[in-house]
Parts: sequence; structure tokens; C-alpha cells
Amino acid sequence: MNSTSPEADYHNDLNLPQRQAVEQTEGPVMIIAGAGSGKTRVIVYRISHLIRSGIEPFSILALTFTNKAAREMRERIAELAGPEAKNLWMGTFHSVFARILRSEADKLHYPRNFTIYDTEDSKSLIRTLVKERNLDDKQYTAGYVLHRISQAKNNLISVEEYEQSEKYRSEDSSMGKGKISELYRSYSDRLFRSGAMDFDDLLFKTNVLFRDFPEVLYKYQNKFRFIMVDEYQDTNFSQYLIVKKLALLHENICVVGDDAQSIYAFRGATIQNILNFERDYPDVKIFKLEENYRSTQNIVEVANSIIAKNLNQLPKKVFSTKEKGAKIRVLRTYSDNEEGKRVAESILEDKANQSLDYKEFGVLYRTNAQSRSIEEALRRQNIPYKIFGGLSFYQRKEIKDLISYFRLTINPNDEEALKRVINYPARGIGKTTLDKLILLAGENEMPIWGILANIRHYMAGKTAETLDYFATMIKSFAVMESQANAFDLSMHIAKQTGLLKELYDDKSIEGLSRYENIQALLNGIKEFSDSGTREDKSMSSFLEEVALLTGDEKEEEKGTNTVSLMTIHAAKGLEFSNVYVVGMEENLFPSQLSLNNRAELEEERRLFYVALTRARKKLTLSYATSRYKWGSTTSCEPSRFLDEMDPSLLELDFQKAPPKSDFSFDREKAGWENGSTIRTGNGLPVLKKPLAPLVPHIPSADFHPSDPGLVKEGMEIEHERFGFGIVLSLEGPDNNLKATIEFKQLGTKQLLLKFAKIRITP
DNA sequence: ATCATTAACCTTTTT
DNA sequence: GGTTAATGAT
Repeated sequence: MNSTSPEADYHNDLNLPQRQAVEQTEGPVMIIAGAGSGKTRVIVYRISHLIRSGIEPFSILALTFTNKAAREMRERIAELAGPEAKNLWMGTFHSVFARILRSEADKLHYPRNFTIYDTEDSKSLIRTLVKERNLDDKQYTAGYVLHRISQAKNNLISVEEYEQSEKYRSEDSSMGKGKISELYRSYSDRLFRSGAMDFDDLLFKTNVLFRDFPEVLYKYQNKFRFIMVDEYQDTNFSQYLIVKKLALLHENICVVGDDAQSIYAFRGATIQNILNFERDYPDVKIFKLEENYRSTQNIVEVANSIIAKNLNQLPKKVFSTKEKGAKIRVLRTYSDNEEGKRVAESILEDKANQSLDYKEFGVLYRTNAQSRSIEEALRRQNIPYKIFGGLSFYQRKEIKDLISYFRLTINPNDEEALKRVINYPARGIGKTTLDKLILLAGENEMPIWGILANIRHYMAGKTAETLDYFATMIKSFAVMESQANAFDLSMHIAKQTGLLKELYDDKSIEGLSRYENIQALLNGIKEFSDSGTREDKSMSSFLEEVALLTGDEKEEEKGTNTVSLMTIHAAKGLEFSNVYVVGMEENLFPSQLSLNNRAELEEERRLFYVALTRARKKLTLSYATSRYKWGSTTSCEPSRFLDEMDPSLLELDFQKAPPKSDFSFDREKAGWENGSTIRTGNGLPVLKKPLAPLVPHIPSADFHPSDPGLVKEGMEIEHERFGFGIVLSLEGPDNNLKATIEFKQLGTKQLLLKFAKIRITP
């Protein structure tokens, strides 16, 4: 600990409102923090300040939205306030309350080592239930049913309340989905029977715990004398109530948020929580951080001009005192692949001109599917990149398979895990047998494992023998679990079950990578088991840690110098010197699904705001006029968001028609190429639908290409596929002439004569 | 019971 | 385009 006064080192680092927010440690505080206004810095200093003024770290609860944010803040606090920061209660809502639920599990009649179901497990369970009931799986898609149940849980509607709620029931039946309440009930029953909780349960059951066991609530109220919540605009009702209850005793509650960056309403987050805060705590002190330290003035202004279109927002004026900076560049390309190519070229250019590292670049997109074309372009130019998000390591099939064995070892009632591995690797337990087991379980009102563990009581013969062998194997793992560390056990399981051999024998390319992934998982477990700081090295402790990890947060290779590719959601809280926001097209961004109501469109706009404010210096937006989507090419219109930006801050860079070399004829494409354009407010053309479908050109019978060298301006020519036209101009070096040709059918195109199959017509 | 072929869905966004 | 669940053949 250093001897200077706690104030000394931060006074110079903070502006007035930041400092006030740091020093106001008592009572309810709300910090409205504009993008790039040093929000994290304030939280870090505030907690350090608390610790250095003698508050015990384990009486401070700090809730974040992602594991990454928690880890980074903890590290920064440790730098300022010393190693004691390790003892902070800091983590995501889900991880902190999962921990509390484990230690209080018996009160809710859950096993202490309950399993946490991820979204896939939940969906699979719902599919099973829908099938069991012979319901139409088109009407009751797993995704929708789960969404509905999740909505209910996030608003703390129990099964009973749901069944009795006029509102929910009529909403469901009006959509022809009247059985959802029934599904909600059996879903909850089955989770309970499996000793499992889904993500929403971690918050829901915490509320139940605090409601039904006042002494437990009191314990934690006392424990957490200071509470901080980051990204408060992204909390839902369930989270709101947990925080409210915990803070009731001391009322030392500080929430930090920015309504303009609320982008999780789709999963139940509500801005109401910010508004409620003033109502709940009339003596709240509110601090507004409005100076943006991250971005140039142009970037901040363009972001402001966007967010101003939203009706729902708290008044604030974010400003920057940095340089004016470059204008925002808007790229138009004719295809998604071309978009990737342009982005890649631009990165190389900027890297050289501004002498930047690759890690200063971020490419952001609305959906993960868009990463593909960007990825390919970067690879082609040998630009190192890293994709964040997407299929996380722990969601890969082979990883889930092995982990399912682990889960089953810890909690044999975990039915999703059981179904996954009971016949993988194949051991002769097929669908018929599994159905029989499920039936027996239902009849005897016990988990499947209850039958399996004593299978001889229920069955005889060959099948029973196979099942018994499987059950005995799992039991032997469970015995080993209590003695061995996570690594030894995992290795034993991987070998014993035959899973390792199964993957080793698969010599296909995918098989090889699956085997490597398993190796990577085992290595990860080895690190876990070897770690000096951890006291509990058991498998169950490993699973607890892993269950709530998403993305590749496992290991952030700090030293790597790569371009980052990620969704805008994943980019929240990050910044890059140069940012590319790609796919600025209607129906993609804003997403088609958001166009129906104002609230969702405003959420998309906030998402765009988040994207814009990630950039420090240079911002490039791009869109393609056609894009590969669902297996075929579709034409696209520029996003309305482009129209909403102040045109004086933009610099347009529009690519001309595609060169012939990678242009394959397609009726639709040819059609829109020719389509007339209308000018919109800031000069961005909006492409209209073709006036009439075009028929591919059929070359003249005697068609053979002429020597490119003979082509001159003003000549009439025939193109193999584009038909007849006139050469308007020629440019470029003699050996690589580029011709601008006006075709009768297709309008003006630029073609490289080297590649174009052109005949000079007499 | 298992493998191979076919159909269907997909693309929001995350703990 | 790609994966994954549902069908059909052996």
C-alpha cells in the first residue's frame, strides 16, 4: 500500500463530475455516463477509493454484464488498491448469484451441485416436451416457447401466476399457442427433476430465495455494505429487484449507465430501471459524465445526430474537445465480397499511412453471419484477424459431448447431458431403449437416472446389461470425482468412454479439428488443476467456472496483434482507433425484425450509436448493393441510418459497377444495375426495383472476341453477355485498359479489356 | 440399431 | 450457405 493520500493520485486524472461521483460513496448514486466518458475509470477509482478508505473488499458487491468487464476492472482495481482487490465480490449477475444459490441450494431443495443449462439444453428440453405432448412443433418452436418462458421469469411471473394471468393466457391463445403455460409448468418441473437451472432461473430463484427466506436476505444485506451496478440500462426487472432488496439496509447503492446504449431490451432489459431509480431513492445524487475522451468531434457529432432521432432518452449533451478529425467515410460496394475486399485494402492503407498496429482496427457487424466475407477478404490479404463471439468454444459439439460426461458425473439427474452421451460413442442404446427409459421414469415419477442406476429392477436381458454397464461406468466416475483432481478425472473419462479414441480415429479434416479441440479442453483443465491459487481443484468446481463462460473469454491473448471482428453487441465497452461498420443496409441494420415497432427500431438506432462511438479517430461505414443471403444473391438498399446522419460530416466513396471478371450474369443483378436511382437527403442513391426483367444476351452466331488493342473510344461493340453498346472512354496503361461502355440494355459499366469478351461490330 | 440421404431452418443480438 | 433434425434403407 502506498503512503500518499488516496486522493492524491486520482485528482489529476478526473474531471469534476467524475471526481464527485468517486467521492460520493455513501447513499444512492446514479451516474449517467455518455459514451467514452470514462465510465470504467470512475468505477475503478470509486471502488479503489472505498478500499483505501478502509472498507473491506468482501463487503463490496460490484455487478457487471460480462465476465470480461469484471475481470478487467478487478485487475485495474488491484493496480490501484493492492492485491486485496481479489476479495471483491465482482462478477456478472449470473455468476455472483449462481455462487450464492449454490451455498443456499438446500433451502430451495436443489442439490448444491445443480447444473446450469445453457440455451441449447433448454431448447432441447422444450423440443422433447413439445413432442411428448404431440403439439405442432411449427406452432411451438423451441426458440419461441423459451423466449416466452424467459420473458415470464424475467418479470418474476411464476408458473402459477402465469397460469392464472389473464394477460399471458389470452396473448398466447390469440396466437394459437394456448399450451405455453402448460409447457412452462412441465419445463420447470423437468428442470427441477434434473437438478438444473437455466440462465433466467439464476436470477428468478435468487428472488425466490430472498422473498421466502428473510434471514438469508438479511445476511447478504449485511454483507454487502456497498453495491455497484455497471451497465444499469441493461438490467431487467428480475435483476432490478435483487439489487433493490440487497441495498435496502445500507442504501449505499451506485448504478452506472447510459440510456443511449441500452441494447438488450430484447432480452428483457428495461430503461424503466433507470427511471425507477429516481423514484425509489428520492435523495439520489445524480452525476452526468458528458465529456467524451475517446473520439474526435466529428465522430461524437455524427453519433449525437443519430441518437437525437430517438424519442425515448434522457437529456444530455455529449461533447468532445479533441480535434475535429476526419469525416466519416461511407463506402458503397456492389457485393458483400467486394465490401470485404475494400475493408481489407483500407486497413492495409491506413496501417501504412497512420503507422497503426492491426489491433487498432475493429470491424463491426450486426449479425455473426456477416463475418464470413470479411474473414475471407482479410485472409486473402494476409491480414491477421480474430473473430470474437460466434460459436463459442464451449458450444462446439465435441466439447459439449465431453462436458456432458462431466456434468453427468457431478449430477446424474442432468437429463440433457444424459441424452447426449448415453449412446455416444455408440454403445447400442438406441431410440427405442431410451424411450422405454423415459416411459419408466415417467411412470415411477423419478429421474431417468433413478431407473438407470437400478436397471435390473426394471429390465432384464441384453439391453439391461448394456444399460447397467453404462450406469456402472458413470458411478465409477462419481467415485473418482471425490478423490481426483479435475484433470485426472477428465482424462480418465475421455479415455474410458471411448470418446477420445472415437475422435482420434476420425481422420477427416473436421475430425482432426474436433480432436484438437478436445485436446485444448483437456489442456485447459490441466491448467485449472495445476493453478497454484485455487484451492478446490475438483471437477465440480471446474464446471461451476465454465458453465457461465461464453465466447472465448477463457484466455485473452494480450500480446496478439490482430484486427478484431465482432458483432456490435460484443463490441460494447471496447474502442478502436479505426472502426469499420459493415453491412449498413435496410433489413440487415436495422434488422428486418425490428421494423415493426418504434421501440425496436429505436433499439437498433442505439445499437448504431454504440457502433459509431467505438471509434477514436476514423470511422468507415460500408454497404453493399447486393449480398449473398440464405444461399442466393439479394439486392439491398442502403440503411436508413445513413440518411439520418448529418451529410456535412460524411465523405462518400462509391464504387462503380463490378468489373467483368467476377461478374456472373444474373437476371436480378442486371435488373437493378439498370434501375433508376433517386437521390435522398444526403445524396445517397436509393436503388429502385428494375422496371422490367431483362433477358440474358445471346451472342451473335459469329461471335468471337476482337483484339483488345483495337478497341477505341466511340466504337460500337458487342459483349458476349452484356449485349450491344458504345465505348465512352478508355483509361489506364495500354496493357491494362479499362473501358467505360454504355450498354443498351444494362447501362454504363466499366470493364477491363484484358478480360472482357468484346467484339467490335462493323 | 445404424448409417446415409433428405428436408428444414436459419440470421439478430448474450448470460 | 451451412448445419442439424427427420426420414428411409440396410
